Amino acid sequence: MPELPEVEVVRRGLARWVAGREIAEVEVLHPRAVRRHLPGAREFEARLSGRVISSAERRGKYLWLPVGDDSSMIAHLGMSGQLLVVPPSAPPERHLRVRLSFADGGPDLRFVDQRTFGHLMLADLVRLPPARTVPEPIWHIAPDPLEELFDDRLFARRLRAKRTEIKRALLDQSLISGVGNIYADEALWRAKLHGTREADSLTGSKTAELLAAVRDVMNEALDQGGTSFDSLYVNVNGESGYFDRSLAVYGRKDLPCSRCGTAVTREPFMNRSSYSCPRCQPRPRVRRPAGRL
DNA sequence: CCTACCACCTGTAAGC
DNA sequence: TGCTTACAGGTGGTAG
Repeated sequence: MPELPEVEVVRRGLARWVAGREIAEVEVLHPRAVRRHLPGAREFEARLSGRVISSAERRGKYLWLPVGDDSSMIAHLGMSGQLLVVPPSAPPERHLRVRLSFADGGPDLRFVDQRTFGHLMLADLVRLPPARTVPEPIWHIAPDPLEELFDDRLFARRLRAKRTEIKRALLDQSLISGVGNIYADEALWRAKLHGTREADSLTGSKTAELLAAVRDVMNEALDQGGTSFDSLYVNVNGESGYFDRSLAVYGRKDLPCSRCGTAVTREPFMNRSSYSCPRCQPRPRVRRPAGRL
């Protein structure tokens, strides 16, 4: 579901509404929500109670709330997860999985997740060079393109070393984080690249153009409060963003490309879809078989 | 080592 | 109306 812009919208809400508050009580209502927290649900509840949330952090699609010492609560929204700030008196949501109440008696923080692909867990922070502290379970996630320390040249080098298609590479969270199916398609359209183009066939300048397109589309989406097609993708107050109105190709099968008017096509991709303009983003010639010089 | 693919879930919409 | 199928914003584990 939510990609970097939607997750960042949630992070901002958490920074505003829960940072600085002391957790009173934690209730895990569905075991799958904390399945990656190996010590178990009861330990998760006990260890968070009484802790003070100091801030709200994000890398790519991962969020975390540092709580005292060197640990933090990690949250990943998966395909349908929501973190909502609601009054304690509000009736339980249909897919409420975890509820955190606060010592100040103010609004709860609730983790609601229809498909249960999302999860929460507690983990220790590790210091990674150069100068970024992230929770240990997500050390393998690459910096995201809106982070200060994202290394454009390193990204270009690693991207062009890959023996795979460009869209697969964009979705590889250990290469560049935060990009999902929507923004991959939108960035490829902006850069006039077909997703099946081999990553190692891109020139340095085309790589830079693609990275700029990723940043542009994400920043524009952020300005609109993110993308939501339905009530599944919302900020902490349950409100949807408006970027779906600005999408050029994603979800626009048979509608005209806003650049050339050609009908957008949809192709199956990994049990999902890829959308592109057949004229602006011509499918590359089939590549020579690998190996053999 | 690297890349490709599927399982993990619930809900909605479309097709018959 | 009801049944079946396709599809939905992600990713960890594992087969090759």
